Amino acid sequence: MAYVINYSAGKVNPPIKRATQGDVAKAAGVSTATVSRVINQPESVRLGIRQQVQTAINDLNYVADAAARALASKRSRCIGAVIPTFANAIFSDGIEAFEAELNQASLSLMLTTSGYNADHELAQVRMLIERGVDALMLIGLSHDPTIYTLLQQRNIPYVHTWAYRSNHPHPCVGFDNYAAAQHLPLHLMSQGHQQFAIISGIAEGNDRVADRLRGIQDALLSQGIALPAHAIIECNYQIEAGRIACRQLLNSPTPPTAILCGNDVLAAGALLECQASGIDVPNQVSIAGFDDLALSAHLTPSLSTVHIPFNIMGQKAAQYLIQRLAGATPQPHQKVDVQLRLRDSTGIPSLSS
Amino acid sequence: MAYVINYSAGKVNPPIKRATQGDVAKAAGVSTATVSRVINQPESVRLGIRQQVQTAINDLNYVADAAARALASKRSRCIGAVIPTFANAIFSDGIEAFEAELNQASLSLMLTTSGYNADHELAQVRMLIERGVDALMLIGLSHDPTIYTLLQQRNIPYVHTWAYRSNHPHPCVGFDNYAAAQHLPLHLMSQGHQQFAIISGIAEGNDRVADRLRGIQDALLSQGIALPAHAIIECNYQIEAGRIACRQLLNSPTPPTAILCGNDVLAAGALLECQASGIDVPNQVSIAGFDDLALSAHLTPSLSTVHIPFNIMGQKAAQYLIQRLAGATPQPHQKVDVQLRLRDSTGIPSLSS
DNA sequence: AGTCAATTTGTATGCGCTTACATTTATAAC
DNA sequence: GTTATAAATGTAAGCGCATACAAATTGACT
Repeated sequence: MAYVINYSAGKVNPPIKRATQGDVAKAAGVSTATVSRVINQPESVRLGIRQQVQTAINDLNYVADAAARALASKRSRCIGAVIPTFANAIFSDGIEAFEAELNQASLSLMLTTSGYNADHELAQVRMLIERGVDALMLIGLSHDPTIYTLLQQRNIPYVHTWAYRSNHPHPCVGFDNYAAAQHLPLHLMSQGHQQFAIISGIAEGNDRVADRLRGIQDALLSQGIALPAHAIIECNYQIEAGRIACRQLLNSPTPPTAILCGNDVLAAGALLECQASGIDVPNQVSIAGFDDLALSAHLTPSLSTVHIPFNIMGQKAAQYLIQRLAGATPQPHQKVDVQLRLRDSTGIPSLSS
Repeated sequence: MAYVINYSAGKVNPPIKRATQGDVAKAAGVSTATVSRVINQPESVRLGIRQQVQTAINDLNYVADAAARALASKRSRCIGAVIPTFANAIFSDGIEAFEAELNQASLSLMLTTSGYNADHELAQVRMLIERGVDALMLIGLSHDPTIYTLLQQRNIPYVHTWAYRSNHPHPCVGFDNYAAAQHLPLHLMSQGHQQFAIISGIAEGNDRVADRLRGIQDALLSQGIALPAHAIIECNYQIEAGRIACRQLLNSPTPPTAILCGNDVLAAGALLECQASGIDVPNQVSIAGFDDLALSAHLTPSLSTVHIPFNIMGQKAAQYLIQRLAGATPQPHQKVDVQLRLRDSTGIPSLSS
């Protein structure tokens, strides 16, 4: 029995020896220090020489070795980020803007996920720090304290986003989940709604969800409405979960005239459940979301929700880190403003109840 | 006018001097080479010594410097990936699985986006290569040839995914877009449909879209159905675009009894448009998607589509690269199987036409 | 032309690690 | 107990760059 061994494995293309800084220096007739300078601080090199070096760089197709640069300069030019998940497109816009802004500053993004798990997040942060990231971005405000110890020991700038609190002990660039979550309940009460229910994400260990939930509850309380426990359902950010929760709420002895959801995915689930079971939205029940995902405007009826400028937020978060790396001291607490988007899934309560 | 200068900017936490390999060596009474070995090939160090070193590592809280490791070993342990976009959750599952698998092998992911633009993609690949990634993942099969030159010059392993062709000149781990796209047209023809229309992504410069489109067309042709140009609409992967396209198709003099979409986002748009304008799906028109996004099963009616095991695909793509880096020569063409998911958005054609 | 300061360039060290090679120590065979 | 062989450890040379410092060049002004 004969095996065909591919002796060329991994050696198909004889590794071409890359030009080094020294090669460029020789070709341009200067020292390596000068080559380094035309790369890192071109203005400090006289024009003529600078051009010679540039020509040599182009001729030799020289590309600086990132590892060597990092070792010598103690800067990796990589920024780390840990998001809960790639799913749901919840983080898409924000991260895309964040990455784009980093690219502008020729910084690269190292992205990992925590799966909404604090231990896993800590592990990922550890990994990113070991990788030598120059700065770190974290979603939300509540994290394992060890993370801050690690970060501060090494003097690594970091920022929280997707949330904002003016008095938070750590820098954050985002929106006030608590306040933002109040817009829709307040609006709906002004429309005459009195029977509410909430479909929330799982608040345990998730400050954004918790803040939104508190925001809604406090808004209701401000008008004297206290929700019983059975009118609040917590579940994962999944359409399916939203459907199930909605069904359960509508089957209760005193069904709500308005369901406030902590997220558009849940609201979409609720809406689709109503659709599937022939319940008229908003005439039988109003449904409100949060996040304003791309889908939300196109559901039937279109979803009333709170629009978050995720792209601006991502951009600002990146800018914050970039400025910190440049030695500046930007405002450590930056708020982006959300916007109430009233659409067709909410209306005045029906009289029949 | 006085300015309050924050002299402590960036110096709040006096950068603690990290323990180096030498420190560990000294503490454990061994040479740095041995420390390096217990980190990189523990089995080659006798148990007693290994434990001493481990203790020293823990005591000193030692963490190896990634840049120095990369410089000395010529391995960054970073893998690069360029995806078209973060939006739409189209790439979420696949990337999440890809990243998870890399993590298993203590490799980090460096993720960037191309915005569906070939030039931008090339630029991103350049950046990733300069960053020193050990391997690269690219979406789809058609890319700027320069990319391959760069990759092969430096002998960097790479893999394509989200697509598969048995005879493709480059390694690919994915599914056959052409074949997969034929399932639904064939099914619908077997149900008696004869009037078709297509809502496709923009095929120009996108092999996956082009393959799906050809697949659908060829499937129809196999039963003698040739679609006129006006029955094929190309647009961006956006719900809004799907809605507009759907409206246009249904308003044509000879409206289709079935609309085949190149993607679930477009199909969702089409479905929602029908919903919004009171058109009965599937009785007046059948709508078919592709991708089986999380949303699709929950639309009303639920969307008939083609399920792609994105997680398995992402995992396999990562495994391919991991094996290549380990010096192995894995199968360069790996196919994952798709699955037809017949749901409620398709049915037999109405007789009224 | 001569002096001094400002600017530009070169020299040479070392960032913290891996690894080829030399040396030592353990293991096996006799 | 030798000797031959294998396994474990140490030695020391860089990896390719940035940068402190020294040296050389330039320019302004007498």
